[in-house]
Amino acid sequence: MSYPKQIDADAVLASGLELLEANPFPEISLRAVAARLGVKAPSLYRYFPDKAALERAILGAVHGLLHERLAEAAAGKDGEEGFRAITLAYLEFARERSQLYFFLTERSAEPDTSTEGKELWRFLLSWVGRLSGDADDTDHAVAVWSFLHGFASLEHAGRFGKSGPRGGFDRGLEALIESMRGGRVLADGAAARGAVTS
Amino acid sequence: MSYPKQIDADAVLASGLELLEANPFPEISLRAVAARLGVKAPSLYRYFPDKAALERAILGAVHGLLHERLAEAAAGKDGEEGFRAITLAYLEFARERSQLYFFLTERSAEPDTSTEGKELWRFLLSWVGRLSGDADDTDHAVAVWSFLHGFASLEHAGRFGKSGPRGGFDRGLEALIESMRGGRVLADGAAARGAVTS
DNA sequence: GTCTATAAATAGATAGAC
DNA sequence: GTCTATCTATTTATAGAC
Repeated sequence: MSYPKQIDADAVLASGLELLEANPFPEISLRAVAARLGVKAPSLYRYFPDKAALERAILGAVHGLLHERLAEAAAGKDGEEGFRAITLAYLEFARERSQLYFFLTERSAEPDTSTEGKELWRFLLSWVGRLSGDADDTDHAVAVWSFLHGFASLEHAGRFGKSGPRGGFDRGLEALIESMRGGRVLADGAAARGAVTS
Repeated sequence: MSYPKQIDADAVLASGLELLEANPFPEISLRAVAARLGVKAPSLYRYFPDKAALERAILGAVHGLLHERLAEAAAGKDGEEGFRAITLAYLEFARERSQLYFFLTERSAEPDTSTEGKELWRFLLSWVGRLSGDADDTDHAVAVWSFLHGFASLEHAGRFGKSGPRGGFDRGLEALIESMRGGRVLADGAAARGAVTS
């Protein structure tokens, strides 16, 4: 009786992602990942040294999936139209693949050093730059990201109550877009940046 | 040998909160809660029917602590000054008592039906109303809450990278305040007033 | 390369003694 | 009211057979 090769690292990673989506909580167990592949848990150690390593791989993969989704949504669109499409796609991703999405922030044992994460950040930064006119507008990118993630997170946790968020998403988005566009009009000077403090 | 009463429901709840704060993850175990009280795990079942019931109680208690903190921060202040103080206090609470805070969204098995949670929502709504002039401005309240929670959550997860969030918090806050003040009086110097994240 | 068997730890929950 | 003892279930991880 022999034991032919049945899996590889990619298959393990894919199985981990599937398991994550199928579960109500952003957690995986090696036993369940293995079972999904038709093998036993110890076999996984051939491909990932421990559970944390698999989780890191999942973290990077989810960043990649989200990035892909956002890029598709913005394809062929101009500045503001593309930006709005991105925010909508972000929210949709967090809703439709919530277990995957919230693994990014809720189960990350480490602060994420994946290249996919960095690429996603640069992607967001570039689209913010198209509206604000500042190619490295970290402040607005952080503000937008915080708003998007916060809304998705509170909605997912059922914190908006029975009446729901109503127009809260649009409200916040418009406020941020207006702030970004305002920066462009006043751009060139330090006007928009620290008018009163200077 | 007798077994005199050593604990009550309040003590169990308090122990749960302490354990939460002492732990790196928003989780508790009944064994650990009991150990902290100097009793054994089965004793807890006299006061809470199961673990989920204790978690619900903790959820309400954390809402109460956060509300208390925000109310203190706003005490004696007027509309905009009070609102800014509240946002700062919210962020500080999430930072200083992060295990408690993130239990609210990350570990909640249920969507929160606590009276403390409802009161906190009404509190936020009332302060938003003072700026926007609409006593029931759900949209702006949702937008503000999303932004605050999102920023705190991303920061906690270490997602802002090495360069940090810079002025992202102030940026988003100013954008939202400006939107709330809306058609009303021009926010003279509203931009860049609080160096909150520094 | 995968398997069985097992170690070592943790967890929630219950029965019945005291 | 708290205890000991136990049940059931879960987990990560390793050793060594095949």
